[in-house]
Amino acid sequence: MATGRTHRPATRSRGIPEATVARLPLYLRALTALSERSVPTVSSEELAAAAGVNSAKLRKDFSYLGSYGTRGVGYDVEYLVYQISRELGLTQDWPVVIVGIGNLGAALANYGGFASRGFRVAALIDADPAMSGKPVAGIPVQHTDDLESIIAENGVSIGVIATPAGAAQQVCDRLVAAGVTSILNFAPTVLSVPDGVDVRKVDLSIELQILAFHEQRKAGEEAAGEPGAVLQARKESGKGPDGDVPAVMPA
Amino acid sequence: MATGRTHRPATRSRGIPEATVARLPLYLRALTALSERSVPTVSSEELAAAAGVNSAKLRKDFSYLGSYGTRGVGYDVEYLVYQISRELGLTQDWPVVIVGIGNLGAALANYGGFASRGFRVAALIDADPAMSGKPVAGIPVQHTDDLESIIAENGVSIGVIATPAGAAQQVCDRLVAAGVTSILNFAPTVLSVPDGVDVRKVDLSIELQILAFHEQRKAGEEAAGEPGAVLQARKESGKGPDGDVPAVMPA
DNA sequence: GTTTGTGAAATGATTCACAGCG
DNA sequence: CGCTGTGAATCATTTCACAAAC
Repeated sequence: MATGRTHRPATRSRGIPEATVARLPLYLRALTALSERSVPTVSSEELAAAAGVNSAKLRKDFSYLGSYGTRGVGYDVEYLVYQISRELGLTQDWPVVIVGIGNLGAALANYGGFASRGFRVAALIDADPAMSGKPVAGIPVQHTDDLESIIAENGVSIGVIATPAGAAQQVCDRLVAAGVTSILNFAPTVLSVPDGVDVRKVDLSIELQILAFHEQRKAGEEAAGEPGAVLQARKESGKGPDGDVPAVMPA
Repeated sequence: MATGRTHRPATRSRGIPEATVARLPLYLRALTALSERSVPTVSSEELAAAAGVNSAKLRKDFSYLGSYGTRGVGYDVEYLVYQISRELGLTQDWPVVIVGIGNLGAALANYGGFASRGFRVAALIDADPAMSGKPVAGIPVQHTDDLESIIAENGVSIGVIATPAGAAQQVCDRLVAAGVTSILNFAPTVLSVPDGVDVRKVDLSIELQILAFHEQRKAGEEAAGEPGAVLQARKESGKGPDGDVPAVMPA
């Protein structure tokens, strides 16, 4: 270990903080909704409320992209939609494969939001021969044997793993070997990947466990806690919900 | 806004950092695997590798829980499993309701990892009368009309929302009014909740968009980038994958 | 008057590096 | 010795607060 020391003065073209990147999709969603209602401009305050963050954070986030607002007025909705889309790379569309067409994989394939912005389900892959050819969400399932050629033929660089935990690492290795460089992992396992491959994970039981932790604390405080008041009022946060941070990782 | 100022000297019993809380489930999973293989002890180095973090971080994380290791030896696997489970509130079991039994809701209901540790699907709720009574994952779906009584009768404090975006806020409001104080939201919307309620969100399209951002950067660097070398080697990180941070928020 | 854009301060998280314990 | 536990240093993110732009 300790390969890359504190070095790396390079590769810093226009470093947008990871935390900011993770919020851009949120802004984009709020802006898209405004756009559909033909709202021409928004203030940082309004948009922040719609996205569930605070306005100072939003302005700072946008400042990394450039100066796209007008003082005294706000931001042009359409223009911002375009700028953020471009920044996120959504002006092109990304072919995606889903591997593991069980309950979850099928649900993902059917998920509308997939196609909505910049993503296209290029193929569904499953190891069960009985599934082969069966259409799910209108797309015929293909067999794992053909994984490499499917990736190659469709120019896929993003893969979604929805297999059981036991198969995930193996599938991941094959995806990476075939040229996939971004993986969204729904299997409850830690994937190891070579440098240059990004992995993000979505894990139901982890989320529930984090909620349970807080839930337990609430129960504890209710009983013990400060003698006097308190009952709600946890942490600050001006109003709406807030925060959120990424989980990427260059591996 | 600006209600809770910088005040709040109280309520700080034993503040475990949020980032640490988010990693405890990861450690727990790795430890459980070791436990099943009857491994008696692990070093921070080994466990860190299994959990995909670095060992300094892991030791620091554990230091917030107490001194559960033995210098020169490592950590007792069983003991740590117990301590972390207790810390996360998994020694009791949490009844959970899932609202919205479409493709995704059904997939969640069928998800094994649910029951595995501390969670129990107490009820499935859907607005479609045609679904009522139909069993999913062996549990009969109940109608939204009965939401309040279902929550009350089962003492549910954790709710999972898997409805379409349009229905999510309304469902959320009813859950909260009925006594739910932790929500896991799969609908692509920002939920607003009163103080004291935690919301975590899982959003497929946000994750994909973040991946697309990085994917685009890779493509860009390949073409432009530094004149000389570079091709892989992004960011540092000693070896394995790393990082990850939470998204809770007391609201 | 309003609202952006941003330095500077404050807070939080990670990493270093090593003393101290078994 | 080996490995934990932890202060101190570094790095990242958020928040403040206000000058500049409209």
